[in-house]
Amino acid sequence: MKTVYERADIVPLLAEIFRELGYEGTTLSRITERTGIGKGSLYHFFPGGKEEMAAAVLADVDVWFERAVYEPLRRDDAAAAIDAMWANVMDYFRSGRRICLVGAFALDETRERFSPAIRDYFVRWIEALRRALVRAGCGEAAALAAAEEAVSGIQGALVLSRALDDTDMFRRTLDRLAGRLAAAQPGR
Amino acid sequence: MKTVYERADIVPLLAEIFRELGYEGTTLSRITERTGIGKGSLYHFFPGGKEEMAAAVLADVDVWFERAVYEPLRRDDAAAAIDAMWANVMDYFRSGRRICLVGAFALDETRERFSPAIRDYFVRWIEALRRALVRAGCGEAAALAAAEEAVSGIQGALVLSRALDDTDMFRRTLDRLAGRLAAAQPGR
DNA sequence: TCTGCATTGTACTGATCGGTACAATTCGCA
DNA sequence: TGCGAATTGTACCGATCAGTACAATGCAGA
Repeated sequence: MKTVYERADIVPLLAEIFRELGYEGTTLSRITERTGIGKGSLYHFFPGGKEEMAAAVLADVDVWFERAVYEPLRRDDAAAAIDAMWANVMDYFRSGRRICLVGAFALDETRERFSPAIRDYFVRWIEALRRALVRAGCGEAAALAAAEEAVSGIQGALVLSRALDDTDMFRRTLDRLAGRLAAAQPGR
Repeated sequence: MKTVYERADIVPLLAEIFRELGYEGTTLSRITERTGIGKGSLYHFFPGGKEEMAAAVLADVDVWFERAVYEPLRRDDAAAAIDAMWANVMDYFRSGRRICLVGAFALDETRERFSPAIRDYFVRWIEALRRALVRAGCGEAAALAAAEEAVSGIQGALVLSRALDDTDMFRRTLDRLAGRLAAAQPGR
């Protein structure tokens, strides 16, 4: 028996494993164990090994956020895009049961391997949100502060809701953050 | 030549290593490499190996927060203790250059090993802060929300300031969080 | 100074790590 | 159907992993 994969099918599987085990905790044998994909396939699609796998996952995450969050924030009606952002974030992180891989990589020495990608992810999120807030009538300084607060607040909610194993606290915190962002937009 | 250590001297060294490398990324050889402490000593003081070392570090962290933060929040004048908390947190996390080990452990599967300690750390922090806010005249529901927001916000600031490699953003965020907490206390 | 115990350096174990090599298999296309 | 390229399973590599064993060393109290 021989199962045939495509690279695009493997990346999301790798993403979940890196999320749960972290970069150092993810080993090739545990990947095989959880997915059934052998070393032959893994090194065929990712000749650079574990580092290339993690890079591919980060790129995939980036594509998703670009399409589902950053782009709409830049393009669509500001208030609507911001509402959609909160809904998407809530779904994407599964009410706090799923963590942010980029945030997790930022915490330990894994950051050194991927620091441009990690930085970019957050810079672009904050910048897209900031500009949406400005378009919604928010002042420049207030918009930056509100955007930073929202993005930072999401990361904190992920850490805390996981530590407390409490998805309600994730929802509560996101609701509060959404309220603050709404309050920063004049006339909402 | 033979250097003699005490257990109490080793724990803080281990703490920094676990912080930087994470639980899985911390290996005995890297501990020896960074501290000069050999396996003989490590297994003499921590017969349970790496897991016992990490547990000892978590216990040490807990003691520090209990003494420097939770206790004063429960005992001292509420407003003064809260001010002291912000100053202590800023110092302890070195303006965002040092991460929260407990928060980092909460993110990946390491949580499963230490979940009671991780949960306790945050539960007690939030509860001590909540009660201080109530003593300061804050309503029950508002006090809980404000306490959660502060503790969660600190974790988010650690993630984001590290991702952006920006200590100023840590300071800015903590200032904003402190301001929100002050606003939650009537007559400040 | 001597003795007994705490502490440490070193050498070792079996398991697992990331990574390589390559033959066998399967697939797309003619 | 048959051929060449893409894909995969398996055996293997040296390095490193956590952990063990134990003799050598240093120290505190007699």
